[in-house]
Amino acid sequence: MESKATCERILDSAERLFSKHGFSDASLRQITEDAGVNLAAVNYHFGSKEDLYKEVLLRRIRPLNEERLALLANAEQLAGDQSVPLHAILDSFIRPLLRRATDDKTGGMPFLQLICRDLSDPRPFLFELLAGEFDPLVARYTRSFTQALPHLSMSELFWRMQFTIGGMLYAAVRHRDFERASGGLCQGADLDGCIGRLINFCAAGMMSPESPASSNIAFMPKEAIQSTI
Amino acid sequence: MESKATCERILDSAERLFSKHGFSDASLRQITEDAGVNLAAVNYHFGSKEDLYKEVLLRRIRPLNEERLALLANAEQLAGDQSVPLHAILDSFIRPLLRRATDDKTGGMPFLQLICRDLSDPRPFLFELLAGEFDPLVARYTRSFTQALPHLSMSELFWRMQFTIGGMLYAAVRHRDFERASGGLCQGADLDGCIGRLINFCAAGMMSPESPASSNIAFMPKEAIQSTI
DNA sequence: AGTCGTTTTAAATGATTGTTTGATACTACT
DNA sequence: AGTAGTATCAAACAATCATTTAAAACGACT
Repeated sequence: MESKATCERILDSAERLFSKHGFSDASLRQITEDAGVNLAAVNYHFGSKEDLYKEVLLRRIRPLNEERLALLANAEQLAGDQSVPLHAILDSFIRPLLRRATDDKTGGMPFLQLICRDLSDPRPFLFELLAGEFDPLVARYTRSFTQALPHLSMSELFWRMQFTIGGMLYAAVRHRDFERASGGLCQGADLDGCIGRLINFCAAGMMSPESPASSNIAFMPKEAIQSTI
Repeated sequence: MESKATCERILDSAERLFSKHGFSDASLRQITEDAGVNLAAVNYHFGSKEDLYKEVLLRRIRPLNEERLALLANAEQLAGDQSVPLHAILDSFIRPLLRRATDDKTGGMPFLQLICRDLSDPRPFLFELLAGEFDPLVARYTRSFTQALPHLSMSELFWRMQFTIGGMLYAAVRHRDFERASGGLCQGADLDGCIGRLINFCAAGMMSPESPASSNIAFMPKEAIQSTI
Protein backbone atom coordinates (compact mmCIF):
# COMPACT_ATOMS: atom_id res chain seq x y z
CA MET A 1 0.00 0.00 0.00
CA GLU A 2 1.68 3.14 -1.25
CA SER A 3 -1.14 5.45 -0.21
CA LYS A 4 0.38 6.22 3.19
CA ALA A 5 3.46 7.76 1.63
CA THR A 6 1.36 9.66 -0.89
CA CYS A 7 -0.91 11.06 1.81
CA GLU A 8 2.00 12.22 3.90
CA ARG A 9 3.77 13.82 0.99
CA ILE A 10 0.55 15.68 0.23
CA LEU A 11 0.16 16.73 3.85
CA ASP A 12 3.73 18.00 4.03
CA SER A 13 3.47 20.02 0.85
CA ALA A 14 0.01 21.29 1.77
CA GLU A 15 1.21 22.42 5.18
CA ARG A 16 4.06 24.35 3.67
CA LEU A 17 2.11 25.93 0.83
CA PHE A 18 -1.07 26.66 2.80
CA SER A 19 1.14 28.35 5.35
CA LYS A 20 2.99 30.39 2.75
CA HIS A 21 0.12 31.44 0.48
CA GLY A 22 -3.06 30.85 2.44
CA PHE A 23 -5.92 28.46 1.83
CA SER A 24 -7.26 30.09 -1.32
CA ASP A 25 -3.99 31.08 -2.95
CA ALA A 26 -2.36 27.68 -2.58
CA SER A 27 -3.78 25.66 -5.45
CA LEU A 28 -4.12 21.91 -5.54
CA ARG A 29 -2.01 21.90 -8.67
CA GLN A 30 0.77 23.66 -6.78
CA ILE A 31 0.48 21.27 -3.85
CA THR A 32 0.32 18.04 -5.85
CA GLU A 33 3.17 19.13 -8.08
CA ASP A 34 5.27 20.00 -5.04
CA ALA A 35 4.43 16.63 -3.52
CA GLY A 36 5.20 14.81 -6.75
CA VAL A 37 1.79 13.16 -6.97
CA ASN A 38 -1.09 13.32 -9.39
CA LEU A 39 -3.57 16.17 -9.21
CA ALA A 40 -6.50 13.83 -8.55
CA ALA A 41 -4.76 12.30 -5.54
CA VAL A 42 -6.07 14.98 -3.18
CA ASN A 43 -9.71 14.40 -4.01
CA TYR A 44 -9.16 10.66 -3.99
CA HIS A 45 -7.45 10.49 -0.60
CA PHE A 46 -8.97 13.45 1.24
CA GLY A 47 -12.22 14.18 -0.54
CA SER A 48 -11.83 17.90 -1.08
CA LYS A 49 -9.48 20.81 -0.59
CA GLU A 50 -11.23 21.80 2.62
CA ASP A 51 -10.94 18.32 4.03
CA LEU A 52 -7.26 18.27 3.16
CA TYR A 53 -6.80 21.50 5.06
CA LYS A 54 -8.60 20.04 8.08
CA GLU A 55 -6.27 17.05 8.07
CA VAL A 56 -3.24 19.31 7.83
CA LEU A 57 -4.40 21.05 10.98
CA LEU A 58 -5.51 18.00 12.93
CA ARG A 59 -2.23 16.20 12.37
CA ARG A 60 -0.48 18.93 14.36
CA ILE A 61 -3.14 20.17 16.77
CA ARG A 62 -3.91 16.83 18.41
CA PRO A 63 -0.35 16.04 19.58
CA LEU A 64 0.08 19.68 20.61
CA ASN A 65 -2.91 19.75 22.92
CA GLU A 66 -2.19 16.28 24.26
CA GLU A 67 1.27 17.46 25.19
CA ARG A 68 -0.18 20.51 26.92
CA LEU A 69 -2.64 18.49 28.96
CA ALA A 70 0.02 15.96 29.93
CA LEU A 71 2.34 18.74 31.11
CA LEU A 72 -0.45 20.36 33.07
CA ALA A 73 -1.41 17.09 34.72
CA ASN A 74 2.23 16.51 35.56
CA ALA A 75 2.50 19.95 37.15
CA GLU A 76 -0.61 19.33 39.22
CA GLN A 77 0.74 16.02 40.38
CA LEU A 78 4.05 17.62 41.36
CA ALA A 79 2.18 20.26 43.37
CA GLY A 80 0.39 17.62 45.43
CA ASP A 81 -2.32 19.21 47.53
CA GLN A 82 -0.75 22.64 47.09
CA SER A 83 -1.94 24.87 44.28
CA VAL A 84 0.01 24.67 41.04
CA PRO A 85 2.41 27.60 40.54
CA LEU A 86 1.03 30.06 38.00
CA HIS A 87 4.27 29.96 36.03
CA ALA A 88 3.95 26.22 35.63
CA ILE A 89 0.42 26.47 34.25
CA LEU A 90 1.46 29.12 31.76
CA ASP A 91 4.55 27.14 30.83
CA SER A 92 2.56 24.04 30.00
CA PHE A 93 0.27 26.12 27.82
CA ILE A 94 2.80 28.32 26.02
CA ARG A 95 5.94 26.25 25.66
CA PRO A 96 4.51 23.32 23.65
CA LEU A 97 3.25 25.74 21.02
CA LEU A 98 6.28 28.04 20.74
CA ARG A 99 8.69 25.12 20.85
CA ARG A 100 7.40 24.08 17.46
CA ALA A 101 8.95 27.16 15.87
CA THR A 102 12.26 25.32 15.72
CA ASP A 103 10.97 21.75 15.59
CA ASP A 104 10.19 20.69 12.04
CA LYS A 105 9.01 17.24 13.11
CA THR A 106 5.97 18.80 14.80
CA GLY A 107 5.25 21.33 12.08
CA GLY A 108 7.80 24.11 12.52
CA MET A 109 6.99 27.67 11.56
CA PRO A 110 4.50 26.63 8.87
CA PHE A 111 2.24 25.07 11.48
CA LEU A 112 2.56 28.07 13.79
CA GLN A 113 1.58 30.30 10.90
CA LEU A 114 -1.48 28.17 10.21
CA ILE A 115 -2.65 27.87 13.79
CA CYS A 116 -2.22 31.58 14.41
CA ARG A 117 -4.21 32.39 11.30
CA ASP A 118 -7.01 30.00 12.07
CA LEU A 119 -7.37 30.84 15.74
CA SER A 120 -7.55 34.58 15.26
CA ASP A 121 -9.43 34.54 11.96
CA PRO A 122 -10.94 31.16 11.18
CA ARG A 123 -12.84 30.26 8.01
CA PRO A 124 -16.36 29.02 8.68
CA PHE A 125 -15.58 25.48 7.57
CA LEU A 126 -13.12 25.27 10.50
CA PHE A 127 -15.51 26.38 13.24
CA GLU A 128 -16.51 22.88 14.23
CA LEU A 129 -12.98 21.49 14.15
CA LEU A 130 -11.51 24.32 16.22
CA ALA A 131 -14.28 24.25 18.79
CA GLY A 132 -13.87 20.52 19.16
CA GLU A 133 -10.13 20.71 19.65
CA PHE A 134 -9.80 23.87 21.75
CA ASP A 135 -12.97 24.32 23.80
CA PRO A 136 -12.14 21.41 26.11
CA LEU A 137 -8.56 22.67 26.42
CA VAL A 138 -9.69 26.14 27.42
CA ALA A 139 -12.16 24.69 29.89
CA ARG A 140 -9.42 22.59 31.46
CA TYR A 141 -7.06 25.55 31.80
CA THR A 142 -9.84 27.71 33.17
CA ARG A 143 -10.14 25.28 36.10
CA SER A 144 -6.41 25.37 36.75
CA PHE A 145 -6.14 29.12 36.57
CA THR A 146 -9.13 29.50 38.88
CA GLN A 147 -7.34 27.49 41.56
CA ALA A 148 -4.09 29.39 41.13
CA LEU A 149 -5.80 32.80 41.09
CA PRO A 150 -8.74 32.56 43.51
CA HIS A 151 -8.89 36.33 43.90
CA LEU A 152 -10.06 36.81 40.29
CA SER A 153 -13.63 36.88 39.14
CA MET A 154 -14.43 34.40 36.39
CA SER A 155 -15.00 37.22 33.97
CA GLU A 156 -11.66 38.89 34.73
CA LEU A 157 -9.87 35.54 34.46
CA PHE A 158 -11.40 34.82 31.11
CA TRP A 159 -10.32 38.16 29.66
CA ARG A 160 -6.79 37.63 30.92
CA MET A 161 -6.66 34.21 29.31
CA GLN A 162 -7.64 35.79 26.02
CA PHE A 163 -4.88 38.39 26.34
CA THR A 164 -2.43 35.58 27.06
CA ILE A 165 -3.52 33.63 24.02
CA GLY A 166 -3.22 36.74 21.86
CA GLY A 167 0.28 37.51 23.06
CA MET A 168 1.30 33.91 22.52
CA LEU A 169 -0.08 33.67 18.98
CA TYR A 170 1.47 36.96 17.96
CA ALA A 171 4.83 35.96 19.42
CA ALA A 172 4.58 32.62 17.63
CA VAL A 173 4.04 34.08 14.21
CA ARG A 174 6.27 37.11 14.51
CA HIS A 175 9.26 35.89 16.43
CA ARG A 176 11.23 35.31 13.25
CA ASP A 177 10.58 38.89 12.19
CA PHE A 178 11.46 40.44 15.54
CA GLU A 179 15.09 40.85 14.62
CA ARG A 180 14.26 43.08 11.68
CA ALA A 181 11.52 44.98 13.53
CA SER A 182 13.72 45.63 16.54
CA GLY A 183 16.68 46.77 14.50
CA GLY A 184 18.66 43.73 15.60
CA LEU A 185 17.91 44.16 19.29
CA CYS A 186 16.04 40.90 19.59
CA GLN A 187 17.44 37.77 18.04
CA GLY A 188 14.65 35.74 16.53
CA ALA A 189 16.67 32.62 17.14
CA ASP A 190 16.45 33.02 20.92
CA LEU A 191 13.29 30.99 21.24
CA ASP A 192 13.75 30.06 24.90
CA GLY A 193 14.29 33.71 25.72
CA CYS A 194 11.03 34.56 24.01
CA ILE A 195 9.15 31.83 25.85
CA GLY A 196 10.53 32.80 29.24
CA ARG A 197 9.78 36.47 28.74
CA LEU A 198 6.26 35.76 27.55
CA ILE A 199 5.56 33.58 30.56
CA ASN A 200 6.85 36.28 32.91
CA PHE A 201 4.81 38.94 31.14
CA CYS A 202 1.58 36.96 31.27
CA ALA A 203 2.15 35.82 34.85
CA ALA A 204 2.49 39.42 35.98
CA GLY A 205 -0.64 40.38 34.10
CA MET A 206 -2.54 37.42 35.48
CA MET A 207 -1.52 38.11 39.07
CA SER A 208 -2.25 41.81 39.09
CA PRO A 209 -5.07 42.85 41.45
CA GLU A 210 -8.55 43.05 40.00
CA SER A 211 -9.84 46.59 39.84
CA PRO A 212 -13.34 47.90 39.20
CA ALA A 213 -14.17 47.67 35.52
CA SER A 214 -14.71 51.39 35.02
CA SER A 215 -11.52 52.61 36.66
CA ASN A 216 -9.46 52.90 33.52
CA ILE A 217 -11.93 54.31 31.09
CA ALA A 218 -10.47 57.78 30.78
CA PHE A 219 -6.87 58.73 31.34
CA MET A 220 -7.05 62.01 29.53
CA PRO A 221 -9.61 64.62 28.49
CA LYS A 222 -12.03 63.69 25.73
CA GLU A 223 -11.22 66.88 23.84
CA ALA A 224 -7.81 65.52 23.04
CA ILE A 225 -9.41 62.74 21.06
CA GLN A 226 -11.90 64.81 19.13
CA SER A 227 -9.39 67.41 18.07
CA THR A 228 -7.21 64.96 16.24
CA ILE A 229 -9.68 63.42 13.84
CA MET B 1 -17.79 64.92 -10.57
CA GLU B 2 -19.43 61.72 -9.51
CA SER B 3 -16.23 59.78 -9.03
CA LYS B 4 -15.92 60.64 -5.34
CA ALA B 5 -19.19 58.92 -4.49
CA THR B 6 -18.27 55.93 -6.64
CA CYS B 7 -14.87 55.58 -5.00
CA GLU B 8 -16.33 55.74 -1.51
CA ARG B 9 -19.05 53.24 -2.28
CA ILE B 10 -16.36 50.91 -3.60
CA LEU B 11 -14.20 51.44 -0.53
CA ASP B 12 -17.11 50.76 1.81
CA SER B 13 -18.14 47.58 0.05
CA ALA B 14 -14.53 46.46 -0.30
CA GLU B 15 -13.86 47.01 3.38
CA ARG B 16 -16.86 44.93 4.35
CA LEU B 17 -16.28 42.10 1.88
CA PHE B 18 -12.49 41.94 2.25
CA SER B 19 -13.05 41.73 5.98
CA LYS B 20 -15.65 38.99 5.67
CA HIS B 21 -14.07 36.78 3.00
CA GLY B 22 -10.43 37.81 2.78
CA PHE B 23 -8.48 39.39 -0.04
CA SER B 24 -8.60 36.46 -2.45
CA ASP B 25 -12.11 35.23 -1.76
CA ALA B 26 -13.74 38.62 -2.11
CA SER B 27 -14.04 39.08 -5.86
CA LEU B 28 -14.20 42.38 -7.66
CA ARG B 29 -17.51 41.27 -9.14
CA GLN B 30 -18.89 40.82 -5.63
CA ILE B 31 -17.57 44.17 -4.48
CA THR B 32 -18.72 46.20 -7.46
CA GLU B 33 -22.13 44.57 -7.42
CA ASP B 34 -22.46 45.30 -3.70
CA ALA B 35 -21.42 48.89 -4.31
CA GLY B 36 -23.79 49.24 -7.24
CA VAL B 37 -21.08 50.25 -9.70
CA ASN B 38 -19.66 48.77 -12.86
CA LEU B 39 -17.07 46.02 -12.66
CA ALA B 40 -14.46 48.10 -14.49
CA ALA B 41 -14.76 50.94 -11.99
CA VAL B 42 -12.22 49.39 -9.65
CA ASN B 43 -9.47 49.18 -12.25
CA TYR B 44 -10.36 52.61 -13.54
CA HIS B 45 -10.30 54.38 -10.17
CA PHE B 46 -7.78 52.33 -8.21
CA GLY B 47 -5.68 50.58 -10.81
CA SER B 48 -5.84 47.05 -9.49
CA LYS B 49 -7.35 44.87 -6.79
CA GLU B 50 -4.20 45.15 -4.70
CA ASP B 51 -4.20 48.92 -4.92
CA LEU B 52 -7.84 48.99 -3.90
CA TYR B 53 -6.98 46.93 -0.84
CA LYS B 54 -4.18 49.32 0.05
CA GLU B 55 -6.55 52.26 -0.14
CA VAL B 56 -9.07 50.45 2.05
CA LEU B 57 -6.38 50.08 4.70
CA LEU B 58 -4.84 53.53 4.41
CA ARG B 59 -8.19 55.27 4.76
CA ARG B 60 -8.46 53.83 8.27
CA ILE B 61 -4.87 53.44 9.41
CA ARG B 62 -3.80 57.03 8.94
CA PRO B 63 -6.45 58.63 11.19
CA LEU B 64 -5.93 55.83 13.72
CA ASN B 65 -2.22 56.40 14.13
CA GLU B 66 -2.61 60.19 14.05
CA GLU B 67 -5.06 59.87 16.91
CA ARG B 68 -2.64 57.69 18.84
CA LEU B 69 0.25 60.10 18.41
CA ALA B 70 -1.90 63.07 19.38
CA LEU B 71 -3.05 61.33 22.54
CA LEU B 72 0.50 60.37 23.42
CA ALA B 73 1.74 63.91 22.87
CA ASN B 74 -1.11 65.18 25.00
CA ALA B 75 -0.23 62.78 27.80
CA GLU B 76 3.40 63.85 27.69
CA GLN B 77 2.41 67.49 27.85
CA LEU B 78 0.17 66.82 30.85
CA ALA B 79 3.03 65.05 32.62
CA GLY B 80 5.26 68.09 32.25
CA ASP B 81 8.80 67.24 33.25
CA GLN B 82 7.64 64.15 35.12
CA SER B 83 7.60 60.83 33.32
CA VAL B 84 4.33 59.86 31.62
CA PRO B 85 2.31 57.28 33.60
CA LEU B 86 2.59 53.85 31.99
CA HIS B 87 -1.18 53.47 31.95
CA ALA B 88 -1.51 56.65 29.93
CA ILE B 89 0.96 55.45 27.30
CA LEU B 90 -0.83 52.13 26.96
CA ASP B 91 -4.19 53.88 26.89
CA SER B 92 -3.19 56.11 24.00
CA PHE B 93 -2.00 53.05 22.09
CA ILE B 94 -4.80 50.61 22.79
CA ARG B 95 -7.97 52.66 23.13
CA PRO B 96 -7.98 54.31 19.70
CA LEU B 97 -7.85 50.89 18.06
CA LEU B 98 -10.37 49.03 20.22
CA ARG B 99 -12.76 51.98 20.23
CA ARG B 100 -13.34 51.33 16.56
CA ALA B 101 -15.10 48.06 17.34
CA THR B 102 -18.28 50.04 18.01
CA ASP B 103 -17.61 53.04 15.81
CA ASP B 104 -18.71 52.42 12.23
CA LYS B 105 -17.57 55.87 11.08
CA THR B 106 -13.94 54.84 11.61
CA GLY B 107 -14.30 51.33 10.20
CA GLY B 108 -16.02 49.29 12.91
CA MET B 109 -15.34 45.59 13.26
CA PRO B 110 -14.55 45.13 9.57
CA PHE B 111 -11.52 47.38 9.88
CA LEU B 112 -10.38 45.68 13.08
CA GLN B 113 -10.62 42.35 11.30
CA LEU B 114 -8.49 43.64 8.45
CA ILE B 115 -5.83 45.28 10.56
CA CYS B 116 -5.49 42.25 12.79
CA ARG B 117 -5.13 39.99 9.77
CA ASP B 118 -2.58 42.18 8.05
CA LEU B 119 -0.45 42.91 11.09
CA SER B 120 -0.12 39.31 12.19
CA ASP B 121 -0.03 37.77 8.72
CA PRO B 122 0.58 40.34 5.99
CA ARG B 123 0.66 39.60 2.27
CA PRO B 124 3.91 40.63 0.62
CA PHE B 125 2.32 43.44 -1.36
CA LEU B 126 1.51 45.12 1.98
CA PHE B 127 5.00 45.00 3.47
CA GLU B 128 5.96 48.47 2.30
CA LEU B 129 2.67 50.07 3.32
CA LEU B 130 2.67 48.55 6.78
CA ALA B 131 6.29 49.38 7.46
CA GLY B 132 5.69 52.95 6.38
CA GLU B 133 2.65 53.37 8.61
CA PHE B 134 3.72 51.45 11.70
CA ASP B 135 7.50 51.56 11.98
CA PRO B 136 7.53 55.25 12.95
CA LEU B 137 4.70 54.63 15.40
CA VAL B 138 6.54 51.80 17.09
CA ALA B 139 9.71 53.87 17.23
CA ARG B 140 7.82 56.71 18.87
CA TYR B 141 6.25 54.43 21.49
CA THR B 142 9.56 52.76 22.13
CA ARG B 143 10.94 56.11 23.24
CA SER B 144 7.99 56.74 25.56
CA PHE B 145 8.10 53.30 27.11
CA THR B 146 11.83 53.60 27.63
CA GLN B 147 11.32 56.72 29.72
CA ALA B 148 8.47 55.19 31.72
CA LEU B 149 10.34 51.92 32.30
CA PRO B 150 14.01 52.83 32.68
CA HIS B 151 14.76 49.56 34.49
CA LEU B 152 14.12 47.49 31.36
CA SER B 153 16.72 46.55 28.79
CA MET B 154 15.84 47.53 25.24
CA SER B 155 15.52 43.92 24.28
CA GLU B 156 13.14 43.13 27.14
CA LEU B 157 11.08 46.22 26.38
CA PHE B 158 10.76 45.30 22.77
CA TRP B 159 9.49 41.82 23.54
CA ARG B 160 6.94 43.21 25.96
CA MET B 161 5.69 45.62 23.35
CA GLN B 162 5.17 42.73 20.99
CA PHE B 163 3.21 40.81 23.62
CA THR B 164 1.08 43.91 24.18
CA ILE B 165 0.38 44.28 20.48
CA GLY B 166 -0.54 40.62 20.24
CA GLY B 167 -2.96 40.80 23.15
CA MET B 168 -4.50 43.94 21.72
CA LEU B 169 -4.99 42.51 18.22
CA TYR B 170 -6.47 39.29 19.53
CA ALA B 171 -8.83 41.17 21.82
CA ALA B 172 -9.82 43.41 18.93
CA VAL B 173 -10.81 40.62 16.62
CA ARG B 174 -12.25 38.24 19.17
CA HIS B 175 -14.12 40.46 21.59
CA ARG B 176 -17.41 39.89 19.80
CA ASP B 177 -16.94 36.16 20.17
CA PHE B 178 -15.97 36.27 23.83
CA GLU B 179 -19.55 35.93 25.00
CA ARG B 180 -19.95 32.60 23.24
CA ALA B 181 -16.49 31.34 24.18
CA SER B 182 -16.90 32.25 27.84
CA GLY B 183 -20.34 30.71 28.12
CA GLY B 184 -21.88 34.14 28.65
CA LEU B 185 -19.41 35.20 31.33
CA CYS B 186 -17.98 38.07 29.30
CA GLN B 187 -20.30 40.38 27.48
CA GLY B 188 -18.83 41.27 24.11
CA ALA B 189 -20.65 44.56 24.24
CA ASP B 190 -18.62 45.77 27.25
CA LEU B 191 -15.94 47.37 25.16
CA ASP B 192 -14.72 49.78 27.83
CA GLY B 193 -14.39 46.90 30.24
CA CYS B 194 -12.25 45.03 27.75
CA ILE B 195 -10.05 48.07 27.12
CA GLY B 196 -9.54 48.76 30.81
CA ARG B 197 -8.72 45.18 31.60
CA LEU B 198 -6.28 44.91 28.72
CA ILE B 199 -4.49 48.07 29.81
CA ASN B 200 -4.21 46.76 33.38
CA PHE B 201 -2.96 43.40 32.16
CA CYS B 202 -0.29 44.88 29.90
CA ALA B 203 0.77 47.46 32.47
CA ALA B 204 1.40 44.72 35.02
CA GLY B 205 3.36 42.71 32.47
CA MET B 206 5.33 45.76 31.42
CA MET B 207 6.22 46.75 34.96
CA SER B 208 7.29 43.33 36.19
CA PRO B 209 10.97 43.07 37.10
CA GLU B 210 13.36 41.91 34.43
CA SER B 211 14.82 38.52 35.15
CA PRO B 212 17.74 36.72 33.56
CA ALA B 213 16.76 35.28 30.21
CA SER B 214 17.42 31.67 31.11
CA SER B 215 15.55 31.60 34.39
CA ASN B 216 12.30 30.27 33.02
CA ILE B 217 13.48 27.71 30.58
CA ALA B 218 12.36 24.62 32.43
CA PHE B 219 9.61 24.39 34.98
CA MET B 220 9.27 20.66 34.84
CA PRO B 221 11.34 17.62 33.90
CA LYS B 222 12.04 17.04 30.23
CA GLU B 223 10.83 13.45 30.50
CA ALA B 224 7.30 14.70 30.96
CA ILE B 225 7.44 16.20 27.50
CA GLN B 226 8.96 13.26 25.70
CA SER B 227 6.59 10.74 27.19
CA THR B 228 3.49 12.38 25.79
CA ILE B 229 4.29 12.50 22.12
C1' DA C 1 -24.76 74.34 -29.43
C1' DG C 2 -20.68 71.94 -29.49
C1' DT C 3 -16.35 70.29 -27.86
C1' DC C 4 -13.05 68.28 -24.49
C1' DG C 5 -12.02 65.51 -20.56
C1' DT C 6 -13.91 62.42 -17.32
C1' DT C 7 -16.70 58.62 -16.06
C1' DT C 8 -19.64 54.61 -16.98
C1' DT C 9 -20.92 50.62 -19.49
C1' DA C 10 -21.18 45.94 -21.70
C1' DA C 11 -18.44 42.60 -23.66
C1' DA C 12 -14.48 39.95 -24.44
C1' DT C 13 -9.77 38.10 -23.14
C1' DG C 14 -6.85 34.79 -21.34
C1' DA C 15 -5.77 32.29 -17.61
C1' DT C 16 -6.61 29.46 -13.48
C1' DT C 17 -9.48 27.05 -10.34
C1' DG C 18 -11.55 22.53 -7.78
C1' DT C 19 -13.55 18.56 -9.15
C1' DT C 20 -14.87 14.48 -12.01
C1' DT C 21 -14.21 10.79 -15.29
C1' DG C 22 -12.80 6.48 -17.18
C1' DA C 23 -8.97 3.99 -18.32
C1' DT C 24 -4.60 1.99 -16.70
C1' DA C 25 -1.33 0.11 -13.33
C1' DC C 26 -0.43 -2.01 -9.24
C1' DT C 27 -0.79 -5.18 -4.96
C1' DA C 28 -2.35 -9.03 -2.49
C1' DC C 29 -4.65 -13.18 -1.87
C1' DT C 30 -6.55 -17.75 -3.38
C1' DA D 1 -2.18 -17.57 -12.71
C1' DG D 2 -6.05 -14.93 -12.20
C1' DT D 3 -9.18 -12.17 -9.77
C1' DA D 4 -10.60 -8.22 -6.57
C1' DG D 5 -9.70 -4.09 -4.62
C1' DT D 6 -6.84 -0.12 -4.37
C1' DA D 7 -4.20 3.51 -6.32
C1' DT D 8 -2.51 6.40 -10.09
C1' DC D 9 -2.92 8.82 -14.26
C1' DA D 10 -3.99 12.06 -18.22
C1' DA D 11 -7.68 14.51 -19.83
C1' DA D 12 -11.71 17.11 -19.72
C1' DC D 13 -15.39 19.88 -17.22
C1' DA D 14 -17.67 23.88 -15.85
C1' DA D 15 -17.11 27.83 -13.39
C1' DT D 16 -14.84 32.01 -11.90
C1' DC D 17 -11.27 35.22 -11.81
C1' DA D 18 -8.73 40.10 -12.70
C1' DT D 19 -8.02 42.84 -16.29
C1' DT D 20 -8.60 45.15 -20.85
C1' DT D 21 -11.07 47.26 -24.66
C1' DA D 22 -13.80 50.34 -27.22
C1' DA D 23 -17.95 52.53 -27.39
C1' DA D 24 -21.45 55.28 -25.03
C1' DA D 25 -22.95 58.73 -21.64
C1' DC D 26 -22.09 62.57 -18.96
C1' DG D 27 -20.62 67.39 -17.29
C1' DA D 28 -18.65 71.70 -17.67
C1' DC D 29 -17.04 75.33 -20.26
C1' DT D 30 -16.56 78.45 -24.37
